[in-house]
Amino acid sequence: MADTCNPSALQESANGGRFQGRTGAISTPHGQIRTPAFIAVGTKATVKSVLPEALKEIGAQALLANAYHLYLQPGADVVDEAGGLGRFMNWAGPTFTDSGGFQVMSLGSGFKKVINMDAAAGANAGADAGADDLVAAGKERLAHIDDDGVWFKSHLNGDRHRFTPEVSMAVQHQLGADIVFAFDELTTLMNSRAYQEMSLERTRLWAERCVAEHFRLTAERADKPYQALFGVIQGAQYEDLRRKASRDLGGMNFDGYGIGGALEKENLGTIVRWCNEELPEDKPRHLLGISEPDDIFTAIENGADTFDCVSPTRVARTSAFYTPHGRLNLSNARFKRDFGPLVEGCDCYACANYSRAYIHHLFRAKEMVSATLVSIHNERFVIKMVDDVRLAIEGGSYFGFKAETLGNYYPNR
RNA sequence: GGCAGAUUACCCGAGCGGCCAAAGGGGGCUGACUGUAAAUCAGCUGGCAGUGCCUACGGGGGUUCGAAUCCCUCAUCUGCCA
Repeated sequence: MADTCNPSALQESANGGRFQGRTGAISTPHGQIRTPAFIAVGTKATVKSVLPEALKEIGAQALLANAYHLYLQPGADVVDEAGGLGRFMNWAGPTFTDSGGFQVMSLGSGFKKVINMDAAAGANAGADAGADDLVAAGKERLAHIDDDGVWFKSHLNGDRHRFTPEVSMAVQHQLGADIVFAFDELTTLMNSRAYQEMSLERTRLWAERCVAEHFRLTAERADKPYQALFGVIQGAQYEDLRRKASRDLGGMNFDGYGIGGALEKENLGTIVRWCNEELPEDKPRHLLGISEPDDIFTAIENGADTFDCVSPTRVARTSAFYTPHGRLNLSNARFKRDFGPLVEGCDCYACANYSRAYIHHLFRAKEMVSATLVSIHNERFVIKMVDDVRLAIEGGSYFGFKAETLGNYYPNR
């Protein structure tokens, strides 16, 4: 990935607007999150292959799970009965849940790889972009969206389910995370401008319904800890749409905001800035789904407070590990006799106790602990980087720290 | 001792006169993964080299314009009968 990046991207984010990086804290019933912060993803109430104790040890401040997945399995009522997400999964700190909006897109257009994007965009002026690709690939759509909500087919067993803003709120109240997200529609780069406008209006109306239902449920479940509701800003790559969405939702009674959408790397910073220039300054902003080092800096200096991403654990499971000098693939033959730690000087459990050669062997032997050790390391790497950014902002050394960190990480840019 | 059947690239395994440097797995090598249908997916995998050459289907020898494929022989293994 590093070698395909446009070198000008870094320049642009630095010069694209005034520095909006900030530090702060988000208070929740389960503790405070010092921002900027990276939120580890544990979709199904577990950060894949990593125990909560290990997450705590590496400085994870909060975890983000997914309403759709937990609704299907084991069922939001089960989590509710267990005492809420945190208690269920043995995580005492703050928690987030995503609304299931992302799954509308991922299950609906089967987007794994957007194959044949041009053809889809051309042949399909908007309404259902992606469907043709699915048919061509012989795949079934698992989600169908309408103005009121979404019909899902469970990816687990094919059962039909209905998600609406109200259902998502009900599910997320049962899950009981400290911060929950409004139910939104995430469009893709294949959608036409006309579709983006239509979708954005749908997401706006859904946001209103989410707020209303959230307040109703909050009153109804007054014995439960307070849950904060974040609205999600869409609008794809269009400045007017992003600004409009931010103003619209900014005027609603949300506790914070998520910035969503399938963002292109090149304009990520610009888009985040558009949104944050319109959003209320005193409320937290969460950028959904990013964790590459350059993206982290870009997001923070354009005003994002928190982010989450599956990447650190996902790539760990297939043997990629982060180093200050870029991402490496530990299953490469050259690590077979490399008895040093993943990263010299790293304070994580994996680096303190194991060698590259050993973990390389675990991957070759398909031993499960390989994923655990590298996931711990990768999570620690990203968490620490964001923590260091926070310290740099507070210490007034942000730009120097950024230049050094990214210069090391992307030496070929 | 007799009869029958095997022997294919790193491994397993298809092919049974030309379209075979040889299907398909595994393994190996490399790459991709950004609100997790992901412990997943993709490419490459005899050697040199510009549609060519060399080395390869247990060893050796034949038949044929041409053989991994047919014949002879040797070796090893597997059944069955003594």
